[in-house]
Amino acid sequence: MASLTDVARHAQVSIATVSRVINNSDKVVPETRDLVHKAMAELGFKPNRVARRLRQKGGFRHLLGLIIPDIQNPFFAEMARGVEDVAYAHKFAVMLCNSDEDMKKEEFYIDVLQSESVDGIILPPISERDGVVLKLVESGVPVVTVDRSLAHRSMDKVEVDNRRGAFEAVDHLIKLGHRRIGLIAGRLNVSTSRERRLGYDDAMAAHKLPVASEYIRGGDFKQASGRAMAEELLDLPSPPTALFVLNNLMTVGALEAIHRRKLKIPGDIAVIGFDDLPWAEALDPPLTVVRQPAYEVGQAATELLLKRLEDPKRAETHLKLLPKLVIRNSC
Amino acid sequence: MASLTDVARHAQVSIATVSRVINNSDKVVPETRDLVHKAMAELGFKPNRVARRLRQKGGFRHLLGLIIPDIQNPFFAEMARGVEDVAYAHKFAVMLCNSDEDMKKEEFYIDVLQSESVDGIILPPISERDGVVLKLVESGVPVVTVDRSLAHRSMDKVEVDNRRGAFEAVDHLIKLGHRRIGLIAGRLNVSTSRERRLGYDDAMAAHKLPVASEYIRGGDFKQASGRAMAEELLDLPSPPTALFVLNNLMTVGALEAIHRRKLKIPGDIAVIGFDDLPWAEALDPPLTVVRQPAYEVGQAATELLLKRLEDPKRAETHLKLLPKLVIRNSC
DNA sequence: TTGTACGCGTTATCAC
DNA sequence: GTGATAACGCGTACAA
Repeated sequence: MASLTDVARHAQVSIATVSRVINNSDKVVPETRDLVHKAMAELGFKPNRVARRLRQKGGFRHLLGLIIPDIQNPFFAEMARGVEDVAYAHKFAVMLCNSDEDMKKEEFYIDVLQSESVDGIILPPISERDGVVLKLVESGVPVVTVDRSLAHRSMDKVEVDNRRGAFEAVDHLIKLGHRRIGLIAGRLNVSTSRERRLGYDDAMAAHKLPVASEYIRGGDFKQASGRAMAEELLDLPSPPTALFVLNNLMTVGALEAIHRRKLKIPGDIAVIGFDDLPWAEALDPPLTVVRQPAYEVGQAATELLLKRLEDPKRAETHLKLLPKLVIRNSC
Repeated sequence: MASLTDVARHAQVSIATVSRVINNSDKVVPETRDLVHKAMAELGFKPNRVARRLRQKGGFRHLLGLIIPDIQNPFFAEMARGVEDVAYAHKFAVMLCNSDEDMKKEEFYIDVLQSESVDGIILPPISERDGVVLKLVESGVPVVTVDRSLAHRSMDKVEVDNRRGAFEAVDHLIKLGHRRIGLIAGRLNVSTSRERRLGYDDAMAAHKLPVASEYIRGGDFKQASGRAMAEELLDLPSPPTALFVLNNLMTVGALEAIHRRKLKIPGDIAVIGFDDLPWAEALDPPLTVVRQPAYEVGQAATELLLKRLEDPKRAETHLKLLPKLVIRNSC
């Protein structure tokens, strides 16, 4: 791999000049400039990003970090695409890591990203009071939280109006005549889960309906727990007539439980899931969902981060995107 | 951020000693060792991976590159998890990139990974004669191809026995009595697509059935094309009684087309898809698929790459994992 | 066992 | 406009 020195020698100029050409400094006369370009082409020179990051003080390192809990979750996958596309458009690379909802892994990757001197990090904290993330923010690294947010700490963030999304879903179910509405929630120490839960309560209260705790179950955002919780609910002496499931993977699990019992949707049990799915239309019946603009969340977060890098002093931005109730045939 | 020098000063030793402690060289007496550890803890020292990679010639940089066509494709997402888990277990970080089946993007990311001096790269080439990947391999960077492979170039690779998987699926359909079997293929310049197509031909030949080209359509691995191709096939004067779709996303598209026409599965049309889906059980009817061991592919590839780093001279390994026909109720 | 000094490929700060 | 040269943080041959 040819280095700056090689190019300089080959072009009969100093390494400083070559460096200037790379960073298109204007302080270089067109002729030498072309000379250097020619040399670079002939040697197949590629600037070494590692050496560059090591030396560079100001300026961009053109590297972003993204830590998501689960790459296999379509919501996060879509969000990651949003991040990646914006980053790519600005010639930034992104290091994508999987925390697996595990603080140890999250800490490992945060360490890695910091010591890779990324320009900034985008992540959904594992919990509302995620100490690892808090420490990261305090350390001065530009951070944008996405989807979930941190309690008691203000920073750039992009969220979805979870409370409203949940309200609309439950409101819709109630208007359809449902009174016993099962709720399969996620971990309550995560902001999204807590807010969606509030939306459920709001809707029940708006219709002066009591919230029965036996209809509320807490899962862990994964498929297996959705299935288990759905089974618990369906086993109740007076089972719910509708299910509202607070994320996509758990919805899939709930669907499995329902099919296994040969229950008809929506006849025997109505279902609304939080998060849209690329294959929601391919389900029978097509699934009614609260659609989150996942791609846009990723895009917005990246744009926010890029702006923050551009101007570290700029005011904090809190974005709250709107979810949308997409009514199909499962309720 | 504290550096080696800071730690050395704080612990009253030389930077060489600190470096030895970090790399747990045995040539350091326990007392100084503890001294250094204490200093590191007090200063919150984290070794700088960038400087480390720049300096290190032999040895590992503990960074792998992974380029996949589409992170939103569950197959690649699962594979990525396999890669990530093995890497994490060995304390390697992974730079995950999306090529989007686009050679320009692939080239950009290969450049990035190379100039990040990753230890090695795992990727499915965009086509069988992917010049960018070929050049990468020639340059000496350890590469393992996964899923798809490169023509005319031998290297470490992990594949799935696509031909056999396709054979079993079509054989199954034929034994069920189907004669007009529609095939929705992917790009034919991709090894997997070509091999699956061969498996189709094999099965037809084994049963002395003619292959009618009107039943064969070429898509691009994406949902929209699966839907479009399915519609073309269903519009035929004598439409197929069964559909074999050569990847997951296209299968979803085909399902949409079928539902839109209110056709019954498997009564009106039987369906088998290549690639399992996490929600195949949640479909109605549950989808029969050729399941690829995606996670294991990722694992195996990473282990192969790690071994290659360990011993650059070792013989090339070609792994071919077995797919499995998972019969559910769509045929 | 420990310390000194050099170099990895680049950017930045000087001179000229 | 261009060229030396000193960093950046670390690993390591070599000296002590």
